[in-house]
Amino acid sequence: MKLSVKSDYAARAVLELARRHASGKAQRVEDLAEAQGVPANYLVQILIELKAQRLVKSLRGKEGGYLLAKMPAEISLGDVLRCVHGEIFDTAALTDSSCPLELRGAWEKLRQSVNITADAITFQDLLDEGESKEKMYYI
Amino acid sequence: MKLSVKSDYAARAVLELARRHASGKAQRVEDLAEAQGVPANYLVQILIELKAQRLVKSLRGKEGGYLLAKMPAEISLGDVLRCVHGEIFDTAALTDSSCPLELRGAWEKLRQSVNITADAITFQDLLDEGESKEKMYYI
DNA sequence: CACAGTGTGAAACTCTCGGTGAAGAGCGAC
DNA sequence: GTCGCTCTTCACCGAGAGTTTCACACTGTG
Repeated sequence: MKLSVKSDYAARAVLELARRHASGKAQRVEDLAEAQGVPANYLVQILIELKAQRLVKSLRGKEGGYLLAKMPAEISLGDVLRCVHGEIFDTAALTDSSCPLELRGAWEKLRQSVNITADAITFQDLLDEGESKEKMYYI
Repeated sequence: MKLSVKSDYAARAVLELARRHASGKAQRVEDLAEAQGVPANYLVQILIELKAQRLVKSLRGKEGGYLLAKMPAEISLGDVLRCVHGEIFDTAALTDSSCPLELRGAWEKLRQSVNITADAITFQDLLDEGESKEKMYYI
């Protein structure tokens, strides 16, 4: 059960946008990509998906780029993950009639567990955590 | 984030062994495969991995086959999942230094969440659940 | 119009997963 | 011993998904 790098990239991009959210300015794909070490051309595709789900918005032309469409506190990790794939936790077994019912129930429990955990983490949380870690560094 | 069919197959096989555990007899790969709708040649590879981790044991020759190495109550879904892959929840991000610390923390939380949930489900639980569902059917 | 940016689709590339096949090795029956 | 049954091991293959890159169209600004 492995998380795709795409998911990771998406989360990094949103986190970077959250960090720069206060500036109010649109951020260029190129800059976001460089800041997070993500291939720019790939990031574009991810951002388009994020935009389709209204997690971010974009501006064209000069001074164009990407912005968060909501406050960091209103975007959860679950939102981002569900955006790049459909369900966060996916398995053929859940729709496979040859899979025993009780086992399907178990997969369902795992799914719920992941969903609940991912939905509980907002990007505001991550921002706060990042800042407190920064402080720790100076102690 | 998708659960491999291999994991599903492994869980089905162990569940089937658990169901027949009371008989005390070794179960042939062929029978297990047919009972759970799994390609026999593929199931062999999975069983060998399960054996390497001492979740099942095997007997050769006539009357040979596979048996659980422990009681169903002593085998958790987490044990089986960790057996076929290494960690249940895996991602390159966790060892990628270019991934922000706070984000890695978030992935770690997801991992823990999955581990805890999977470890809490034993195959005895699944057996019990299966039986109670059977009863329900006759009401 | 020219420029700086996003939007979109497709090609190429890698890699893992799911599955197959066959030869080898232990065990029991005759 | 030898034969049949079963697990054991290994090599391999095809398909599909995930990742990346590229080229080009589109859109707003000055």
